[in-house]
Amino acid sequence: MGRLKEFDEDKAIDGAVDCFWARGYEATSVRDLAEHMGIGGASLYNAYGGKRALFVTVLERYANRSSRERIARLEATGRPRQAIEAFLAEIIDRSLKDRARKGCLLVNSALDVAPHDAEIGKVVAGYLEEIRSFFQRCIEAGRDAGQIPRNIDAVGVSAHLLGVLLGVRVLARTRPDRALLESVVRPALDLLNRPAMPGTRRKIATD
Amino acid sequence: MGRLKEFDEDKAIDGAVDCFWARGYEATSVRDLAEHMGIGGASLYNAYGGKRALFVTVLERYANRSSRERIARLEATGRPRQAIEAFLAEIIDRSLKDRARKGCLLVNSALDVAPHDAEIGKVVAGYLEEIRSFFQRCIEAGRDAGQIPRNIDAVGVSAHLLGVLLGVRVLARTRPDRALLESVVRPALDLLNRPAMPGTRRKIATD
DNA sequence: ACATTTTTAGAGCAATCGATACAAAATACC
DNA sequence: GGTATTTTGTATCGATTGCTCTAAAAATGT
Repeated sequence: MGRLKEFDEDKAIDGAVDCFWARGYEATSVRDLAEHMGIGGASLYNAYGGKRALFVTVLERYANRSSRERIARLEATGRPRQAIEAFLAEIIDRSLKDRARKGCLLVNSALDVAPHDAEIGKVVAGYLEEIRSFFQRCIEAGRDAGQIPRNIDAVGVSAHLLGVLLGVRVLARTRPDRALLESVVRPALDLLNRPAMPGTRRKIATD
Repeated sequence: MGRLKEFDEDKAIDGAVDCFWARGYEATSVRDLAEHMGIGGASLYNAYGGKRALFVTVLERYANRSSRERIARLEATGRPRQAIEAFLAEIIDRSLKDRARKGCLLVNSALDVAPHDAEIGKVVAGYLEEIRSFFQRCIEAGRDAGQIPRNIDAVGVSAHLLGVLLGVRVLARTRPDRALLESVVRPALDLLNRPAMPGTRRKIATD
């Protein structure tokens, strides 16, 4: 029943992602959105409800296409420790290739809109938690595979890795320098290669 | 000479800090600013030039009152490793007490306005570099004092600490949970308490 | 007292904001 | 073909944006 949609919904949402990603939520106008989505303002409100509702849709599209895709792809390799390393390496590469300085839409949203909008805040927190639990699964699998020391705390270190990841994405916005970003990450990766016994005096093997 | 200013310049700038801090650059209107500064719109433009120029002034005030104050205070204690620990602990405490979820103005600006404004980007990058170099000085001083293992790379680990710090501030915006934030920080602090390279003969610090 | 300089309040500028009203156009079902 | 339903383009709503203009008010210098 009714007239058919004339625009490509996938391309429209991708256009909306580009808009919000490049300019941020507040700075993006409905007219900007409509233009980059290839539709009129009326169609935008008819199909997506409005700016805020569209933003939630955009967040999910972004999460599916970036972090969830990466998690699924790396986890499927069956090499847990290398998956963590590759995840962080890809983020650094993405940040350095990002000439427009758009950063990560989830991180941008976590600071820009999440604190002022409880619902969006929960959505963003959920996506970040997915990344942390990916790290946790990798650590646990790596322990079982003998790749990662048994005595490291999977929950705690996964939070550490998430924090380091977020730090990289923030720092890259003002200082996209490979040496700097790799320095941020390196100690976290070293942690996975050698035992950590905080507060315990331990002997070091001599060579 | 002409007519004297009738408003308190310090209170006015503090009001502007509160505005930009709570709402972000774009979402803060000149009328909001003027109201919270206790002045009229004309006085704002007369005294500070406009919204953007005022924001640069606000950034400097914020940096002086928060990170620079903290760096000076902790560095003056003469206990480098504890200074690093206290810095991160204070950030966690601040993040948890921050009911309004304002976060850190410098971090917010690094994502919100810095990528779209080269001058402000350099200003923000400079303030972040001040924090990193504080960490570096602490590490070097701690090494000399025997508090911190000699074989850790002061420049690299200072970047790691800055990254962890930024990660904490981002994560706290959507998930202000003490256990989570302390997990982010803990491995970085452990790094300062024990050797980083397996197979290297060295002493364990026991302070 | 007078001229000069600066600050102040208030009105108002063009532009843009998110959102909506309305009717023409396009489809499906009968 | 007729009717119902949805999408579309256009025009526009009131509100708000950053900013400026004007003129009165308040200070100093002579």
